[in-house]
Amino acid sequence: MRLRFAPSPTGQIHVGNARTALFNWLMARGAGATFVLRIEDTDFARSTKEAEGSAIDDLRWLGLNWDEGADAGGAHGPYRQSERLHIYRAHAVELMSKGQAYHCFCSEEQLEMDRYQALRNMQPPKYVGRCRNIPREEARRRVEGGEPATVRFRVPDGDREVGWEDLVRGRVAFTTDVIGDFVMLRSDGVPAYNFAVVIDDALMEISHVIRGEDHISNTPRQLLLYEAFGWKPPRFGHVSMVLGPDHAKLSKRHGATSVGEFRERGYLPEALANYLALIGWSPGEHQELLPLGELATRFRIEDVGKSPGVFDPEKLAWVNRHYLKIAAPERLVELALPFLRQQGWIGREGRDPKALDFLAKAVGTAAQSVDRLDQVPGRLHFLFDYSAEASLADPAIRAEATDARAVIAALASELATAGPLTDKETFRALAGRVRERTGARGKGLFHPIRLALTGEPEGLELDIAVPLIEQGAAIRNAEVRAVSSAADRAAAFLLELEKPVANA
RNA sequence: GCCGGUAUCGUCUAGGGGUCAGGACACGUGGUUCUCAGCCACGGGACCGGGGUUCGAAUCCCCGUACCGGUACCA
Repeated sequence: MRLRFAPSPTGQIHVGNARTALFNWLMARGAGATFVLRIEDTDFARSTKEAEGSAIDDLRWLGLNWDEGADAGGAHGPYRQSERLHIYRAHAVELMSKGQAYHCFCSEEQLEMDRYQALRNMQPPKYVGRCRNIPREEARRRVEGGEPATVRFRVPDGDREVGWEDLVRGRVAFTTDVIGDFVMLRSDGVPAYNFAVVIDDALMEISHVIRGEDHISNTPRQLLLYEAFGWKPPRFGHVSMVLGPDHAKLSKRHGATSVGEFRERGYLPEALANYLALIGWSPGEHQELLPLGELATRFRIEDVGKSPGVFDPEKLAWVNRHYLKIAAPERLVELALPFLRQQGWIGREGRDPKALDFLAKAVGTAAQSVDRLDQVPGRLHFLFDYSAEASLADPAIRAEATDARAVIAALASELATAGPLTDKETFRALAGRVRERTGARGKGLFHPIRLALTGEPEGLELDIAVPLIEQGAAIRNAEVRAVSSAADRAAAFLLELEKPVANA
C-alpha cells in the first residue's frame, strides 16, 4: 500500500490541504504503508522553491513525515514534476502513436468562443474536437513548421459511464459525453495536471489517492488515461472541503488560514493536527484529544464524513489550551521566547540557569490560562512592565485603590519589614497580617493587594503571581529585564496614590 | 446553464426503521469565600421541505430546496 500527498508550491500550505495531508498520513501510518511527498510544480509561473521549502517545513512541523519524497529520495524519483518532464513527454508520444492523443492547433481565442457558444446553447462546455481528425502527417508537418500545438487526449467515442467506488463517497460516476478531449501537454511541452498526476501516481505505484473534493471531476479523465495506458487505477477517496464560518471557502479574510500563520501565533503543532483530524472525522468513544499515533491506529478513511466542514477557531483554541496545559515548561519557554523578545523582555546573552528557571516558571504558568503562546506576554506584563503611575492613571483602579487605602498602606508597611514572599505560604501569612491590621477580608483584601502588586485588576492567581515577582526581583543580570520586588511595588503604589491627582 | 456531490443542535460529530436522538466546542445560570482563564454542576439548543414505502421514517426511495465543488494550455 502506497499513499502520497502532492502539494503545488505556489504559496503557504492551507489548513484544508494540511488536513488532506494529515488524512493521507494517518491512513498510511495506520496501515504501515509507504507515504510519498511529491511536489507538483508544473505551474512555473506560480511555483517557487521557497514555497516548496515552507510546505515541507509546515508539514514536518505538524508532525508528519514521509518515506519517499522531494527531500527524502526514494526508488521512484524524481519526486518533483519539473524534473520529470521527459517522462511525461515520452508517455504522450506513446499515446499519440496509439492514436489516443493528437495535436491540437486551436488558439485560446477560438476555444474561448467555443465555450461561450456552448454556454449559450445550455450545453456542457467541452472541446468541440476541431483538430480531432487532422491527419497525422499534416499535424506533424504543422508542428515541424513551428505552429504552436497542444496534445489532447482522445476521449473514446460513444456515451459511456466512467465511475469508481470512492473510499469516502461510495459509487461516483460520470458519462463520457460531458468530457471533452482534454489537454495532456500544453503548447510549451509542460504537462497539464490531469496527465502528470496519472503518470506519476502510476509510476510511483500509488495504490490509494486521498485528495480534496475539488478533484472529483478530474477523476473520470484520469481513469480514462489509466485505461488508455492499460494501467490499473488506484483507489480514490475524495475528502470534503474546509469552509470558513460563513460557509465560504476559507480565505484571508477569515483570519489565519495557513499552517505558517498558526505556528506564528503560537499554536502547538499537535493541537492543530489533532483539531484538523476532527473536521469530518471522529475517533469515537467520546474521545477527541488524542496523540497523532493514536489517531492513526483509529483512522479509517471510510469513516470520513462526506459533507464540508466549517473551520471553528474556538474549538481549535480549546484543543490548543489542552496541549498547552500538558506541555513541558522548558518547551514552552523555548517556543515563547520570540514573543518575549518582541516585548524587549529578554536580553541577547547566554543562558543563566536562574533566569531560565524563572522564565520557565513564568511562561509555564502563563500558558495555563491562555489560548495561544502569543498571548503569553499579555499575562506577564505585570512582571516586566509594572508601573504604579501608569496603573493609577486608570480612573477605575484609582477609585478602588483610594477606597482601599488602608489595606495598601498596611501592605506597604508589612512588606517593608518582611523578607521576600518567595512562596505561597509566606504571601498568605503576610496577607493575614494585613487582614488583622485592617479588618479587610475576601475581595476587599485581595483585590487591592492585586492592584498594588501587579498593577492590574485581573491576572494570574496572587498565590502564584507574587512569588513569581519575588523570584524575578532576585535576578540581577542582563538576560532578563529587571523586575521590581513586591516591597518596592507596594511602596511606589502607596506613594503614587498619595500624590495629589491632577484634575482632569 | 451543464456535470458531480452534500444535508443531525450556532459549529464539529455519534447513531440510525420503534432511542428521553448521545458527545464535544461555543452559549446561559450557579459554584470554586481576589479577578480573568480554568475547573465542577445545571440548563437551553438539531434529524432541510414535500411526497412515497411501512403498523411505525430522522433513518429506505423519489422530488424539491439550499449549499459545496467542477466546468482552463491552474493545480
